[in-house]
Amino acid sequence: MFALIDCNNFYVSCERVFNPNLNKKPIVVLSNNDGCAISRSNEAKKLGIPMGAPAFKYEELFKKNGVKVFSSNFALYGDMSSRVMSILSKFTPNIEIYSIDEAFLKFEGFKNYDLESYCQNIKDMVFKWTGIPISIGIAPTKALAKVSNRIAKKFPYQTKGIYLINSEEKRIKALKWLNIGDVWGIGFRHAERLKNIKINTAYNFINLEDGWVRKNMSVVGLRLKKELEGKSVLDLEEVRSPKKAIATTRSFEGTITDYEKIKERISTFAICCAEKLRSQNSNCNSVYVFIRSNKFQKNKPQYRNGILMTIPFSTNSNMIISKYAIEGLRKIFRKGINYKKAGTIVMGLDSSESYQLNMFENEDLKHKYLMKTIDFIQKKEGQSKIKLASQDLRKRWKMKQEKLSPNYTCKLNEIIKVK
DNA sequence: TCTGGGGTCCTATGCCTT
DNA sequence: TCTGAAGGCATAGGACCC
Repeated sequence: MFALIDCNNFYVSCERVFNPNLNKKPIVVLSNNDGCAISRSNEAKKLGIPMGAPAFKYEELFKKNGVKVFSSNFALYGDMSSRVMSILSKFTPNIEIYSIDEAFLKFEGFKNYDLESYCQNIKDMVFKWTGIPISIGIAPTKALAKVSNRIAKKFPYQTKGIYLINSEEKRIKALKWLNIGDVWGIGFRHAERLKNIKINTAYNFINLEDGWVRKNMSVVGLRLKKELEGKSVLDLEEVRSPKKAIATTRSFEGTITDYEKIKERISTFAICCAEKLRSQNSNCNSVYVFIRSNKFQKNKPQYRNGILMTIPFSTNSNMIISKYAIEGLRKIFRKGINYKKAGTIVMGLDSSESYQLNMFENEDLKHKYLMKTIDFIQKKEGQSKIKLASQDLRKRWKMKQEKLSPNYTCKLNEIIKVK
C-alpha cells in the first residue's frame, strides 16, 4: 500500500505556525516578485481567490476582506519541509519526497497493521512537532493514493483528514466522483480533449481502450490508466536522481528593450547557474538562453526565442558559462521588442570530480582555483561581493518581496522572541 | 504599471552512419 | 557508386508536476 502525505495549504500553514493570530483568517502567499497567489488559506479560497490570481488584480478584494498577504519565504518553507519529512521517515523505511509539501510512503510488510490508525499517529505527530496540518490518502497505487488524498482534503469532517481506498467499491466510487481535470497527470490540454469526447470523470477515463490512450496520451497516459485500475506500475523513487538541468529565470519589473541591460541580466543568471552547479559539484556542457516579450500585452509586438549553446568542454566557471550565454543572447536578440522575461538553463550535467576531457580544447585550469576562491570569499563576506564586468556593479534590480516574514527557523537574529 | 520559478518525461523529426 | 533500411543521436516542442 502507498500513502500520499500532503501538507495542507503548506506555505500559509508555515506562516501560521509562528503567528497564530493568523488562524481562521484569510491569507495568501505570493509567488516570487509578489506576482500571483500560490498558496491560499481555506478562508481565502472561500472569498473566491483562485490559484495563480495576479496580486495586482485582487488588491481591492484583499483590502476589503482583510486578507493577510505574504511574499514567499522559501528559506523558511524549505526548513519546515525538511522537519516534516524527517518525522515521516520515522514511520517507514520507504519514503519518496515528491515535492516541498508532499511525500509518498510505501507500507510493505504492514499486513497486520491498521493503516488508518497508524496514519492517524503520523498526522498527530507531525502536527504536534511542527504545527503543520497534513492530509493522508492511502491506496494500492500511487495514483489512487493521490485520489484518496483528494477525498481526505475535500471532506475533512467525514474523513478527519485520512482516507483509505481498500476495496473495489471504494475505488469505483472515488473514480466516479473525481473530475477528469483533477486527476494527477491529466493537465489542462488533455482534460479539454477528453471532455470533448464526453470523458468527464476518472471512471469514464479507465473505460477507454488501452490502444486509444496509448496513441493519444503516450505511455504516460497508459501508465496512469493502469494505476487507476488498481495495478501498481509506478514505484517509489527513493533516491533522488541527480539533476539533469539547472535553471535561473526571472520576469522583469517592467519591460526592457535595451540590449546592454538584458545582457547584464543574462550574465547574472548564467553566473547564478554556475554557482548552483558548483554547490552540487557538477559541471555542464551546454547553456540554453531564452528571452520573451510580455504575453499579456497583446497589442505590442510579440517575440520569443531561445538557443542552445554547446560548450566544447565540461565547466562550472562563471566566466565561461556567462560568455557562452551572452554569445547566445547576441544571436537571438531583436531590436524594438519589450522584453519581459529571460533566463538561462545549464544542461548536460555531470560530476565535476570525474568528467570527459576534450582532446583539443579544455578549460584553463586556473578557472577551477579562481572559482574556489570566489566561493570562499562569497561564503565569508556574503553573496554578490564579486562580480564580472558584464554584470551590474551597483545591483539596481532586485526581486520584489514587500511582505516577507522573518526567517524564524533559519536566521539567528530573526528567531522568535518570547517576552 | 503590476500576471512565478524550477523541474521532468516523452515523442517527432532530421541527420548521420552502417 | 548508388540505394534503402535501420539504429543512434541531437534537438525542439508538447505535456505534465509542484
